[in-house]
Amino acid sequence: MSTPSDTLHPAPTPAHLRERLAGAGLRATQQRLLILECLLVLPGHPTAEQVHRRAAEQAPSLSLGTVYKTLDSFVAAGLTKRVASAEGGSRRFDADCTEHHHLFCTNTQEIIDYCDPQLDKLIREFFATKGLANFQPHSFSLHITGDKLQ
Amino acid sequence: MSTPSDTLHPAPTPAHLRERLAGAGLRATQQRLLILECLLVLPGHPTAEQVHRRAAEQAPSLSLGTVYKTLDSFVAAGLTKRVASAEGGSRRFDADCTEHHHLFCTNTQEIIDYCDPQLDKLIREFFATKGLANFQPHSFSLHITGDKLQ
DNA sequence: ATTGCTGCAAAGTCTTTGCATAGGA
DNA sequence: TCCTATGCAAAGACTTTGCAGCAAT
Repeated sequence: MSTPSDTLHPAPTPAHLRERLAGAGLRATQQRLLILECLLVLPGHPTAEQVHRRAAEQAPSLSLGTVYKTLDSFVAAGLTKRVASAEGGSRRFDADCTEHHHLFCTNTQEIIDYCDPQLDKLIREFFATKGLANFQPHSFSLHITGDKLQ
Repeated sequence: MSTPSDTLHPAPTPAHLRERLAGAGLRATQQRLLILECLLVLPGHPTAEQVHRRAAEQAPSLSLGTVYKTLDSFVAAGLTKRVASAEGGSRRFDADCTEHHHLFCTNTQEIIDYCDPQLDKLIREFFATKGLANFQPHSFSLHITGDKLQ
């Protein structure tokens, strides 16, 4: 299992943040640097509101509208993904754009990342062999619903 | 692949609808019978709005609020599921509560059902062997993103 | 100097709620 | 009859938009 999703992730360096924005072709504004940092640091796939709450600690003038616009531009640039969820509420974002799967905890509503190259291989091979009628698959994401233990 | 999702499904009989509601412990009101029928008949996992639009053809006085309340009670009773989607927009519903997977078409935004017992078996066996740290899985749903051909 | 981003506030979309009335068991 | 579901309309939650001023390249 990848990074645990109930603790803060290690803070990325400013240089790393700039690099990531540049790589996506986005201007490195103060707000974007901060928002990206919050997104990387916050556990459990945060909402725009949660990103704003945390970012506003350092930049109280940052508006929620800007957070929405910024997250949208991150998604458009492929820097961030939106997380699929059957529950209502706000949309949630994921700074990890590598292909991975999600564990949905029925009790806590957490969405936990799950990486497993072996599983990826199994799925890709299954569809390579079997194929899909009239459909060209690009990516696979397994949603595993259940309960976190302990 | 299961029932195609771009054409109407065959209409269920009134008796079948009553039975389904009774099985879920829900009163068989005119509105519920109609809403359930629309849900079963409409392709591609409709929104509350779409269910209302279709149902209102037969019962113009049916309100959108009632459709929302009814769909919520269907979900609570296990008669219907909400569909997970990373796209924004309205929540979408699925009358098929058996375990199955979804194809997400990037172009048309359609969500197409995909059933494959062989795939189910493959996934279940993978996790039976491998296990998940601190997590008890209940169900698996594979999200396949890609493009519908032709 | 340009170009695009930000902040603000207003508007928009989707969903929920409260309550009086109607309808099913 | 009793109790829940419905319809209506208002409120609520979440998100988007327009525009003037500002910051990054």
